[in-house]
Amino acid sequence: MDEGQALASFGALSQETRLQIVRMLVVAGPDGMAAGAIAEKLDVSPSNVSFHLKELDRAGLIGQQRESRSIVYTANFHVLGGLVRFLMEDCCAGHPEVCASATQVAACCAPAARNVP
Amino acid sequence: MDEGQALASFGALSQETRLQIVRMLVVAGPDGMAAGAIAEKLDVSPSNVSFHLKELDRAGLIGQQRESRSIVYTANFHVLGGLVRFLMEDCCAGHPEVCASATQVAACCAPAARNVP
DNA sequence: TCAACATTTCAAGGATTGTTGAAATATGGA
DNA sequence: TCCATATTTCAACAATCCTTGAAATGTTGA
Repeated sequence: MDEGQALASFGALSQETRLQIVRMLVVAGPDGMAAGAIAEKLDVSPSNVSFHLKELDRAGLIGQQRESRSIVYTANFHVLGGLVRFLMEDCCAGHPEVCASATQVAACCAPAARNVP
Repeated sequence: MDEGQALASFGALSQETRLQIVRMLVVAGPDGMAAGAIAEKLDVSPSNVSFHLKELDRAGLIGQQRESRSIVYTANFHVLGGLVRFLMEDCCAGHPEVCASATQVAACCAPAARNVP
């Protein structure tokens, strides 16, 4: 991820509704959620949620796919991971102590990274 | 870091000049940089850089300290690390593969996290 | 104290972003 | 085909953010 993409990602995540959408889609996983379901759960108008979904899509943070009448959105884990990486590389430059806590988080959800069976 | 703080951090980092300031300060380390030096290196007017520094300060991403005539700014590694952690916890929810790449980055700059002497 | 330096504050203006509701588009079933 | 559902698009307006340059603040040394 280059600086321009990071900038776009930060901009996309800097709005409350959009951050909530991303968090919901991350929890939803690969199945994703339909635009209407997102709007209902967040109590936001369909047109407003559509506006924010387009914004997140432009930043590459989510993807979309028509499924019958609905349009189902999913989090783009690859880009999300790239953003973590960008932030870590930037804040790690000579500052290992920052990464240490990140490593702890990683260890707790990525068993493959540790020797825990 | 709570959602509100993350929102503020993302907003602060979503502006080119501010992102560049943070990256410079991270590289500068604990010594930090004076406002004037930042302005000169980024070729931005003093008043403009001051505006952005205030914004970054409000988000807690940087700290400041008067040093004689200059005001020296430093990156807040604690908050930066908290942001990485926030992003990781969000995007790790059930998705270990994202954290795996982050772990690699961490390993390369945090020797303590691995068994490399 | 005065002058020079380093930085911030302020007001004004322009640019971008977010919200709203109405109308348009696309899909599936009766 | 017609209707209901799901979503997007559009225009208008409001709100926020960024930039600029001039003036104010704080600091140091002569």
